[in-house]
Parts: sequence; structure tokens; C-alpha cells
Amino acid sequence: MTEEGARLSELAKRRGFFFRTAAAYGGVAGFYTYGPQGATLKDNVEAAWRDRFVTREGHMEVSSPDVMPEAVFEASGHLDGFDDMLVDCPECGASHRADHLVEDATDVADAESMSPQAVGELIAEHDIACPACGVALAGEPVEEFNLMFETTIGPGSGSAGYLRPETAQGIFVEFPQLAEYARNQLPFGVAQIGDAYRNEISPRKGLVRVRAFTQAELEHFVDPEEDEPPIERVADVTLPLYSAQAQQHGGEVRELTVGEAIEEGVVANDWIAYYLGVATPWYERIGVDMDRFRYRQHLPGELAHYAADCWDAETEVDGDWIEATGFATRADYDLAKHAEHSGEDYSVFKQYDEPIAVERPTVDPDMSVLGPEFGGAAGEVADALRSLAERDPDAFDGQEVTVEVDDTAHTVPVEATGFGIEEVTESGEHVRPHVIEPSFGVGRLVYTVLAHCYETDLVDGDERTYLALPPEIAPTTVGVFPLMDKDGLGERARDVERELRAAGLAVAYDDSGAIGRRYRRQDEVGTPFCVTVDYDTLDDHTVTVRDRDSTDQKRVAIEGLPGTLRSLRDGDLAFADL
RNA sequence: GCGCCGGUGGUCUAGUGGUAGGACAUGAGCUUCCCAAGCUCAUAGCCCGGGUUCAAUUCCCGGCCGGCGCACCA
Repeated sequence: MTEEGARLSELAKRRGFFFRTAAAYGGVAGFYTYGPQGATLKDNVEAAWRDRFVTREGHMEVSSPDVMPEAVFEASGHLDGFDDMLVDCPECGASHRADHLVEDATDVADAESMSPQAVGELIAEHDIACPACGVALAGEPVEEFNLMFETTIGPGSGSAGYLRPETAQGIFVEFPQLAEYARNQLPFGVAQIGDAYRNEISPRKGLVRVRAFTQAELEHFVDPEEDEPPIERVADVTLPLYSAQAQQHGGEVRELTVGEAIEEGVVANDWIAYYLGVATPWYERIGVDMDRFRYRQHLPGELAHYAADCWDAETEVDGDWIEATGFATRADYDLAKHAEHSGEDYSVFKQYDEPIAVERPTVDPDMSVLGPEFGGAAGEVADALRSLAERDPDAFDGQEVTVEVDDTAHTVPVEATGFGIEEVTESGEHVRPHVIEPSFGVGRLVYTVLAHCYETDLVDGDERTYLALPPEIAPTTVGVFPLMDKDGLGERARDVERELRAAGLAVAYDDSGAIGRRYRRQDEVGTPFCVTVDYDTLDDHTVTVRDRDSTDQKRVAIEGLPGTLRSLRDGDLAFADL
């Protein structure tokens, strides 16, 4: 780990932001516990997200269980698609995707859907060798590795359940209920902040790749034909865009406004462009250094199979770019899958302005003919006729029509099918919404903010470390100190502390050691303001308020202090204007 | 999952085949009093298991954890 990451994890552990889980038992890779500072910081980031992406957008929020039954992930594709087949080289120990080796060496196109045994046999048949060292891999076991954590629901063997690998499925699966709640009116957005779990092969880099992590996801359901985002609200926001084309041809990040990006077609999807415009000021609001930030478009080969386009918000920490958010278009992939697997209706009914008349082929089979003719199969023949009429009305042009039921052809005189063209009135249609998905990794944002807010400077010749966290997300808003803990100063300071807490402020009280040391303690956890009770306080009921970033102090009357500090926290008042 | 390197108080580290020393931090006290001052005292450590040995924190093996590289990251 390079310097930035090292000093960050040192500070995080020492000051209670985050640390390895269950270190007493040797720890466990890929799991981190947020300490007192970190948990509050994370809460504040989530609150800021909720404010911007739920409350102010008028979306709704849900909270679904972390464990879902197997069927959900069969439908979503995670059960198969989240499964990697690995084969290890006996010589050099390199680990390879077995299905990829087979696809490269044979004309098999979709080895991923085959059984591991079958893939192993193909490796032997085609004498596939280790790409790293050339040793034959025949006979080496092909092992499946699914990135989902499995569990059982209920006693005994129970039924299979999985910890969700993304919070999104908890939204998609409930779509019928949520659409009903939204009174079947598109567009609407459903958000969820919650934990997701992936049994990563190799967790790395502190909070960046972990096995249990918090996502803040928004699924915005839109009518693909009609709905347009309110681009004008964000048209002037500047986006640092690193397009797929730029990545492939040695280009660089381009600064374009949302309006320009759409105009030039750099961001093809207006909804994605809209959310990039919403998100950009938000990152700045929570303390991301926008000079170490970019939007990177997925390369064609990187795209998920359901995604037409995807942009990641990336932040630079330690020389690496961290994927902090994915802005994806998922089209109707998930809703279609759940509709297919569950048999439920994952669409909304869109009423036309005016009902329209349409001609529709219908059949009304004469069962007194079909019954005697086909016996028990008569019902199925009738169904087959109905679906044929829908698909291919021209089939009924002749004297007879033939349908297949269970591989048996049945021929029916057209006049017995009751075929006709009927004029019906349609008052609307079923629309399957498309989904725009901004998906935020909360832990990665917390990590970024800590890294980007880490500052050092000199105060009276002494080096100082402080976290320049925005007051809104700082875990503690104000430190309260008596200049000395005697002559009644401590009691006065306790009064101030109580008053500030009662006003809903996050307060840290500290009376240990010298005043300078207490300032430095609060600096290191990013507390933006400190209030000190001194001898003047006893006479004139004022205190000093000290600003973290400038270390400047101002005298402020105790009366009105809670309101002043709240205004400072909420950004309604700047310290310089005190 | 593989390879290389590593693991000593809360943190950073010194050192050793005979179980450890410092700095910072923390707590108590004195002192000082608006930016990590000083003094005294105190708390606190050799990742886990097995082996070799009279004796293992030290050497060997395995595990766990971490860093880096490879692979992986719908």
C-alpha cells in the first residue's frame, strides 16, 4: 500500500473510522467494521444521498431483506451468471477462467452455460494448456465459484437462499407492488440504501473491495417511449468525461456541460446525462476533491449483457481510480426476467388519450367438432389455434389449418375454428418500463472523502493534520471545552454542551490536557467548530468559536449559539461572516 | 486461488534461542493556559496452531491476516 492508503488506514483505526472485523480472532478478509466516527460519517453520507436522490427528486425509498430465496436469483441471472469456473495450473499455480479457455480454443461460444464436468472434458479433448506456462491442464478439476453467499432458509435442509449481491433485486422483484403504490404512473423512482454481499475471490485495499458493503441504489422506472428527464435543471453542470473512445485512442478527460455532452452525443442517454448532472455537485457537497474525479464510460467489452451504456464515477485515491458509482441503463432486462420466471405482471398499463379501434384476429373453435375429433387434446388444439391466429392470421386463409400439439400435427377445417377479424376498442397498452440505475458504493465514497479531506498545514510552526470534512457530513459538529477545568469553567462548559446537544448538534466534550491538544484531536476527526468557555465567559456570557480550517476564532454570545452552529453546519452561514 | 514479502503495546517501531526497549497516544497528579509545552507515576505488546529444543517472540511447517504481482471484479 502506498503512502496515502497507509496513513489513511492508520488514522482510520486510531481514530475509530473503520478497522478490520473480528481482529481478536485473526480478522477475516474483506470485512470491515465502522467505528464510532466512521459509522456516523457513513450515516451522514447516506443522509446527504437520501436528501439529494430521494427527497429532492421526489422518489420513494424501500428497505428489503438481505436474504432472498433462490428463485429471485434464478430470475435475475445471478445464480448462473455470477458463477465463475476456475481451473488451476498444476505447474505454475495460475488460476484461469475455465470457460474462457474453452471458448478461446474451441468453437464453443457459450461455455459458461455448460457443466464444469463438460468444460473439463473439453479441456482434455482439446489439449488446452496453461496460458501462463504451457503445461497441459487435462485432468485438472474445474471448480465452480459463485460469488454469492449461500444460506438455508428454515430448519433442516430448508430451502436455498442467498445474500443479495446487489440491493437492486430487492426493488425489481417488488415492482408489481411498487407500481401499484405509484398508481401505475410512470416515471417513478425507487431507492434503497442497504448492504450487499459478494464472496470476492480476493478482497483488497481496505474499504475498496470488501465482501459486505453498503449500496445506495436508485432504480428509476421510465416509459422508454415518452419520458424525458428535466435536463434544463442540470444543463450547465460541467462533467469531466472520459469516453470509451478517448480511452481507446489515447484521448483525455474532456470537460463538457451536460448540455454539450448530449448535443455532441458523448453521453448518448439523456437520463444518464441528467443523473451525472445531479450527482456532480453532490460529490462536491460531501467532500470529494473534484480534481481527483472523473466519469469513465464502460468499454464495449466491459458492459453488462443487459446494459446499453454505462458510466462510472471514479475517484482517485493512492494513484488508483476507484469505481464509486455506476450509472447504468438496464433497459427492461430485470423486469422482463422477473415477469418470465414468476408469471406475474411486471408492466404498467398506460391509458391512451383516446381509445383506439383495432382489428384483431379471433378464433372461437367449435368444440363439438374438435372434441370428437381430438379427444383429450381438443383443449390444447384450441389454445394452439388462438395463439396461431395472433401470430399469423394468414394461416387461416385456406380451407384447413394445421397446428402442432406435443409434436403431433392436427389439421382442422377453418370453418370449425370460428376464425374472424374482430374490431375491438383498446383504451391503452401494457408498457414495461426501462430502468436507469445510479448505484453508489457508500463505503468507497466514505473512503474517498477521508482521503480527499486529509490535510496538513503549519500552525505556529507546528505541523497539524486535519480532515477538512464538510460540516454537513462531519461526525461531530462541535467540540466544547473549558479553557481550564477549574474556577467553574467546567460547569459552564457542561451547560453549553447540554444546550447544544438539546438543539440536536453532535457534540464532543473534552477537558483533558492543554487546549491546543484538544483542538488537534478534533481536527483529526474533522470536527469543523470548537467552542471554548474561558474567564470572559463568566463575565459577559460569550464563548470563542474556532474554525477548523483557518484556526481563526470569534467571540459569540452563548445566547443564540445553538442556532448559529446549526446554520454553520447546514451551510446557511459561513464562519467568515460570523 | 497462486507467487513474493511481511505480522512486536491503541499507533509507529528497536531487538532477541533464556518471553522485550523506545517514541507517540491514553489515564492519574503537578504545572501552564487559546493551538500537540514540561515533570512524576500508571495502563498496555511478541497473530494463531503444530514441530525442533531443557527453553521459541526468535528456527521449521501449516493456518489466519495484510501488502505487492497474477487471475478475478455479471
